[in-house]
Amino acid sequence: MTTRLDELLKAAGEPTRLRILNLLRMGSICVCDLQAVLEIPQPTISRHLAALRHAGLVQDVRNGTRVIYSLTPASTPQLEALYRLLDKCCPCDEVMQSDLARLKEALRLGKCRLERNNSTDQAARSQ
Amino acid sequence: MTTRLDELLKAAGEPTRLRILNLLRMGSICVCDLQAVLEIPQPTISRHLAALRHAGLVQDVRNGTRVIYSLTPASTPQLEALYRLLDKCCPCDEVMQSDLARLKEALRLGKCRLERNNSTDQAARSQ
DNA sequence: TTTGCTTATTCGGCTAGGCGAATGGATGGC
DNA sequence: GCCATCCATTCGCCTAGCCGAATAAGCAAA
Repeated sequence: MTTRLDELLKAAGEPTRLRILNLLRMGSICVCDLQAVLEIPQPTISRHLAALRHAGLVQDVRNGTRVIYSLTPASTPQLEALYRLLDKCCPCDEVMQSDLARLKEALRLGKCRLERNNSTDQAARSQ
Repeated sequence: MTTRLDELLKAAGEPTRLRILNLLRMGSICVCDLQAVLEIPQPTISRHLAALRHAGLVQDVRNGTRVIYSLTPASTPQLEALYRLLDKCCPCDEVMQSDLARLKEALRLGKCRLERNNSTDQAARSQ
């Protein structure tokens, strides 16, 4: 875990990891659901999640056989600023928007489960 | 030049490039002055400036034998958000603060020259 | 044109980081 | 115990990226 700005930006400065962060802005999601939405091999997802965790951007909780990931609460100015950047920039990205669309469709079909996280999501931040 | 978020963050996610961006928040600075303040070899500075320029983060103007670099105006949501992140995070970084101290000392001694840039500096953004 | 100052690029070597495939490990149901 | 599911890690390979040293290129003054 680090709070250094360059490490944070480097961790976030990768396409797949940005897509993961974008999805986690909606709430807590387990690895297999991330895999289903992103349509990317599971080891790749796990590797990127490990990188994000190492940078202090995400945290995980075990729930039975699943591991649920979520954005870490914005406990530092760096994290808070980065989340605000994501709030502003993610809606501009077509790939991320289609990821969100697939996530919502999967939720609608009951194919995956999402737990809202009041401490890190965008809605809590903008009010 | 790109406006993709991951490219922006990757370009900014490097210690030396962050130090350069931090200095350029004060205004336009030429390469040799950056070199003097950062105490880093000139080819290294030029390489990182090229990376920042390729990412659309800085622009350059030739003035005689010198090339003056500055932050590009915040013309996109991505750039604007990144500049706000720097506004918030740079003051928390000890290395960047000591860079600023060395810059101010060099300015005081007349060892380098800085041209304020109203369109990209922090003062213009926070008012 | 020659000289000096400033900046950019190239080259070689090294490290970091990405991926696919396979494996290992943990958990829960039967 | 046995099996199925979910997740993490390792291995090998390849590419990208950083650096130091050297060189090239642009510009101005003499």
